[in-house]
Amino acid sequence: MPARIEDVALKAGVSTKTVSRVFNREPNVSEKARTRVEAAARELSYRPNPSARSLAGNRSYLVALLFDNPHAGSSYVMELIVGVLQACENTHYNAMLRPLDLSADAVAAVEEFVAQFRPDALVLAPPIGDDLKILRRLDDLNIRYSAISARSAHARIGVGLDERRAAAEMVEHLAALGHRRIGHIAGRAGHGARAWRLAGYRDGLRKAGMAYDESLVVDGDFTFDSGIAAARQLLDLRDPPTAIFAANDDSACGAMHEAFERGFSIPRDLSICGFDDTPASAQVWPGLTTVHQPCREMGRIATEQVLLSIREPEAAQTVRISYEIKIRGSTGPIRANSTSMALRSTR
Amino acid sequence: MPARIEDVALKAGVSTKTVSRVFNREPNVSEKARTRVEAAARELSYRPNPSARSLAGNRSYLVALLFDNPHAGSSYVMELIVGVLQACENTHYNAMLRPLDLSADAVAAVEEFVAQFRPDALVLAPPIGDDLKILRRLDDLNIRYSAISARSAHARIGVGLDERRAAAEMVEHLAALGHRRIGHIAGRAGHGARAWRLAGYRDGLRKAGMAYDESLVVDGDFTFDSGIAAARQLLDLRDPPTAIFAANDDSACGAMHEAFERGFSIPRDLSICGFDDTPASAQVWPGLTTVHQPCREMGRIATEQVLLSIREPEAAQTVRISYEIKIRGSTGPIRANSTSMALRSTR
DNA sequence: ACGCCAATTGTCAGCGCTGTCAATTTCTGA
DNA sequence: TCAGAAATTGACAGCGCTGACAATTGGCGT
Repeated sequence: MPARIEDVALKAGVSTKTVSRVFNREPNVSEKARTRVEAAARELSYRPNPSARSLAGNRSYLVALLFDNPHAGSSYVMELIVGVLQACENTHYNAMLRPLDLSADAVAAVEEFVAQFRPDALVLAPPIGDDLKILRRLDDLNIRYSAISARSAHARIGVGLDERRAAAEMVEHLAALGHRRIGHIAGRAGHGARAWRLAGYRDGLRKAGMAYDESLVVDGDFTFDSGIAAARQLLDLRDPPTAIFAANDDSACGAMHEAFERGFSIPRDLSICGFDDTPASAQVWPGLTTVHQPCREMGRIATEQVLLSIREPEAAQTVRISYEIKIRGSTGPIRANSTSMALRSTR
Repeated sequence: MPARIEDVALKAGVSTKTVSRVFNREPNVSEKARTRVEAAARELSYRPNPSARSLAGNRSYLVALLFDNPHAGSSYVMELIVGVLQACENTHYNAMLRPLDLSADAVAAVEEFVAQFRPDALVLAPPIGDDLKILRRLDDLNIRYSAISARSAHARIGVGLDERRAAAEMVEHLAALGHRRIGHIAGRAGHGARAWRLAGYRDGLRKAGMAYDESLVVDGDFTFDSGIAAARQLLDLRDPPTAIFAANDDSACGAMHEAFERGFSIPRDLSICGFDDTPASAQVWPGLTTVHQPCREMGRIATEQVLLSIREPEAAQTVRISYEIKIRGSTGPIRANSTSMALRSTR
C-alpha cells in the first residue's frame, strides 16, 4: 500500500495540511517545515493520490488535446501530442486526447466530452481552434482553452505562426527562380490554414508583380489524393503552371506523384513546394521545398500558456512563433524552353 | 454544478448505491429500478465524477500506452494511439500516454510513472514489450499489461503478427522476381522486430534455395538516415545486391533515396522493399513494396484484451493478427544485364 | 515587557463515490 | 401457507486529499 499524506505528516511531525501545502507549493511554509516534509516524503516514496487530490480540490488536473480525426499519417498531431506531454511533465497535470469528428456535431461531442471528463483546460489543434461555434460554446461553458492556430478568430490564448507571410515568401521564392505561372493547390474548405495560405499566395503574386489567375488555383483538402487530382487538373491546363505551391506537404507529395506519373523530372520540368515540413517531405526524392512548422514546440507552448492561465489568467497570451522556409530539391529555376508541355503532349 | 449521484437517487426514489450499481453494470438490479435510474440520470444529465469513482473504488480507470520516445514521423505510434482511444470509447477507461527513453533507466521511469499515476493497465508498444527487465518488474509490482509484439518473450496478453513469416514471404517475392543477391538492412539492436525480420529474411533465402551471405546484411536502426548509410554500404560492395529488403519502411525510404542519388532507376536498377506500410510508403515514387501492419487495430486489440483481463483474467489472451504483403512499384524483375553496376561506376 | 500584526500551522468537514454488510423483499417448494 | 433461500436494496463508513477558518507562534516597535 502506498504512503498517504497522513503517513508523511506523522513522520515529519506536522499536520497533513502542511504536507499538502508543501506539495502544492503554497506560500507560508517555513523553510524548516518544508525540509522535514520533503525528507519524510522521500523516505516514504510518497506520491499524492491524483484522484483524492482532484476530488477534494474540485479540479481534474487534466489538459485535453482536441484534434481532428486523424487520417493515416497526420504526423503533425503526433508532434503536437509530444509537445503537450512535454509541457505536462513536472506539473501535476496530465494529458488526455480527444479525436473529434468535425463532420458530425462537434459542438455536442465537445460538450459531452467536457461533461464526462471535466478537463481543466483544452488545447485545440488545427482546425478546431478556427471553429467559432465550438469556441463560443466553450466560452459559454466557461472552459479555458488555448488554440493552435495562425490567427484564431476568437481565442485569447494560443500559439501560431504567420502562415500568410510564410506562404507569400514561398511564392516569392518561386518567382525569384523565374516562375511566372505558379499554381496553388488550396487546402480543405473551412480550415483557417486554407484561407491564410491562399491569401499568402496572392500576397506573394502581388509582391512579385504577377496577376492572380483564378484558373491556377485548384481546390484540395490537404490529402495526398487531392494533391494528385489537383495536379492533374493544373497540368492539363492549356497553359500549365511551371511551379505549384501546395497548401501542405501531403498534397504537394500527391502533386509530385502525378508529375512523376507523367514522366516529369522535378524540378526540371516542374517545381513543387508545400507547407508544414512533415517528415516525409525530407524523405521524398527530390526533397520537398516547404515551410517548416515547429509542431512539437507549438504543442508545448500552447499547453504551457493554458496551464499558465490557470495560475495567472492575465499572464497567458497568444505566442507568435517563427517559421523557416526549407529549400530542398523540389524547386528550381524555370527552364527557357517549356519542356513540361512537350512531355505532356507526348503522353 | 453538475448532478451528483445523490440527486439521481432522490429523483429515482432509490438509494445512491442502487444508482451506483446501475452505472457500474453490477448484477442484481431489478429491471424497474434500472429503468427509473436511467430516466432520472438522463433528465439530470448525470455523469459520474471520475475522481470520486476512482478514489472510492481504488482504481484509476486509466490505461497507459508506453512507447519509445518517438523520433520525428514515427506514424505507427499515432496509429496505436488512435486504436487505444477507440478501445477506451464506451468504457469507463481513459487513455494516458507515456513516452519512455529506453536509453536511460527505463525500468525506473516505468516504476516512477506507475507510482505516480497508478494506471490500472499498461499497453506496451514495440519495442517495450520485448524488454524483459521491464516485464519482470511489472510482474513483481503486479501490474497488468498487454504487449504489442510479434512474439513477446514473456507477456501473456497482447497482440502481434508473425513478422518472421511475413519477412520470409517478402524475400520469396524478391526471389520470384529473379533476384539472387538480396541485401538486408537490419533494424535497431535490441528490438524484437530486428531479430524476427532478420530471421525471416534468412528463412526466405533458405526457402528460395539461396545461401546466406553475411556481407549482404548491414546494420541499421529503423531510421531514414540509417537506410541511406546501409544502402551506401550495400551498393558499394564489389558484387552489390540487386534487391534490398529493409527491416522497415523508413530505412527502405532511405535506401531509395541513396539509390536515386546514384542515378538509379527503381525498380529497373534496384528493387527495394520495406516493412510496416507507413503512409509514406504509398506516397513515395515508386510506391514501396512492403508488409502492411494494421497498427490501429493492433492498438485497439491490445487495449481491449488488457481491459478484458481486468474483468475476466482468464479470458484475455495474445491475439495473432494477419498481415498483408503490399506489392507496389519499388520491386520488379531483375534485369539481365547488371546496369546498376555500370551506373555506379560512372559516379 | 507588552501589544499588535503578520506569518505559520493546525483542525475538521466534506468532495462524490463505492465496498461491506445488514435489511428487506421476492421467490421456491413442500 | 410458510420456512428458507435467493434476489434485491439500503445504510453508512471511509477512500486521501484540500478548503475554510481557527489557533498559535514569532517579530517588532514602544
